[in-house]
Amino acid sequence: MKITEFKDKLVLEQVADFDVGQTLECGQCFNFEKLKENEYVVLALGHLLHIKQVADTVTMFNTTLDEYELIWKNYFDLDRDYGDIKRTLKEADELLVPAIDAKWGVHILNQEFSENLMSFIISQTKQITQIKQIVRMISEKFGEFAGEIDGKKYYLFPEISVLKNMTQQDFLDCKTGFRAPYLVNAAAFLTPEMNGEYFSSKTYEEAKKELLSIKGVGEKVANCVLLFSLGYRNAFPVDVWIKRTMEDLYFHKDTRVDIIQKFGEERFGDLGGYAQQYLFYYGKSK
DNA sequence: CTCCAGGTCGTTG
DNA sequence: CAACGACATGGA
Repeated sequence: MKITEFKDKLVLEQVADFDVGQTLECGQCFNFEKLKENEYVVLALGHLLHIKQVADTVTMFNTTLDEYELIWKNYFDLDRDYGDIKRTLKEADELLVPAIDAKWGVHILNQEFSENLMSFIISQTKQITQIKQIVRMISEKFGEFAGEIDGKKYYLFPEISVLKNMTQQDFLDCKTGFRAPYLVNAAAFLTPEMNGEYFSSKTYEEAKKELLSIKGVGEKVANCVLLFSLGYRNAFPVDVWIKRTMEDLYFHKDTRVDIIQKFGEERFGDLGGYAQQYLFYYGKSK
């Protein structure tokens, strides 16, 4: 990969195994907006990014090499060899080949913990378009202004200190419905020093146990957070789509989610999170 | 109009 | 334990 810094943008050439659209649209994050084909506005980690991809060239507007090194390289997980991950998974399990080939450009993002936790509590029995609407509304009403692109204003997801001051009614006003008390619980659980580092010394089991102590966070949400913001790439969240897709591919009958989860963890091991995301996105797109 | 959405909780067999 | 309904809202 070759990186060139211009006055107002950063250009990454020969980017392998990465597609901005697939990575953002695969259902792991919600605070972004599509402008055109493979061109997006992304709000993450306290920053706003205008990003565009054509073939294997990625352009990041209004950013610098410093900000890239500090924020976006890690956020988009661009230092990791996805070619190697995909090869290993495909060799281990030929049933994954169609999913990986179809969703070849997905990267697992490294998101901010508090936003990711709140977003996936919101996600329960909601369609992705609705989750995005709710996250957007919370950001516009309670988050900080992040910048303007093409005359449109964008807002960050609220910081922990703001979330902790939000009432159940505040969350209800943002159409979160029966999840509102869960969100209040989760905000109360958060502390300002709870970033990724807070969990980095913990094992997967320890971190999961702590997340499950929040009323409103179950196995599925906990595993999403462990995977998408805490770096536990062995986490294997099982939702309705993974259930359907894996019943179809592996079980050929109605199967309980806890059995599917255990199966996924044992079959894919440290690469479980990647396998899950290829299968989820592939199964949902069919 | 009916069905269902990246679930979780409390209750009931 | 395992199964089941309630929960709030709105897209398809």
